[in-house]
Amino acid sequence: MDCTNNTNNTPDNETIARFAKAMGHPTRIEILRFLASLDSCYFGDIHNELPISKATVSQHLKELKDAGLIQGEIETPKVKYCINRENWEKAQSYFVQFFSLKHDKTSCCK
Amino acid sequence: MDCTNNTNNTPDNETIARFAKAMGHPTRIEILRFLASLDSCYFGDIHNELPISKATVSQHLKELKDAGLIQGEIETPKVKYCINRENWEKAQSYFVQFFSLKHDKTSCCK
DNA sequence: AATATTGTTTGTAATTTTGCGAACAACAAA
DNA sequence: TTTGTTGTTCGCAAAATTACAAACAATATT
Repeated sequence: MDCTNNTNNTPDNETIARFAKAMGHPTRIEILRFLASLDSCYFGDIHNELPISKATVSQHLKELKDAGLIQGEIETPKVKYCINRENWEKAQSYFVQFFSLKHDKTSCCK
Repeated sequence: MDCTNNTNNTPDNETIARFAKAMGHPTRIEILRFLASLDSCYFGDIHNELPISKATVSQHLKELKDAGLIQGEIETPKVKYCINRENWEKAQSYFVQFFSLKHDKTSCCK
């Protein structure tokens, strides 16, 4: 699925929720951190970093790819993964904007 | 559960994933936006904004509360909800820091 | 005491997520 | 052609998520 359906900078709830959901698992956060720290990033490199089966790694990568946060490219016989920079920066701006909603008010509860 | 277990500004994967997971549903994003825009925020006000049953609203509020993003206070016979400012700002800084991991590299994939 | 108001909790059902082993696909090398 | 390497997909099971109606709890009001 494509997460680039918002061209302005006021994403709808579904858009930001989709990014957040993809980030809602420790293993996927770990994968994103790892990819953000590397230039080379084959599937095997990612799998080596994690204590889980390759099937599960592949599944997490698929979810991150579907959410648009990463992309994959076949380099036979390997598969090279990396951050999807364009969507990464979109997600970044969406989260920044979202959290800045609460910036100069006092909490209504004690 | 308490999401304030990280006092420094380098949250572990579980901490950021827990915040992200709580934000991983459109209805919960809507609730957070609504709470961030209001001073008064009783359960009924939130329920009125949403086309879902009160049981489901209550459940989403519980998840947001467990994640630490909101807090509730009983004002008999109502319940007042609001953003948990302290954790909101923690989450904000965690996400900002996380996304800034990728800031001056080119994508490794074409 | 009976009623009404405000939300939470319980019970239930359908769907999704998570994880793994095994099978599979694509290709290179022996 | 067989073998090895790299990952994906399939099939399965367990657990978690989502949503709702109904029951419940706590407190006012009549």
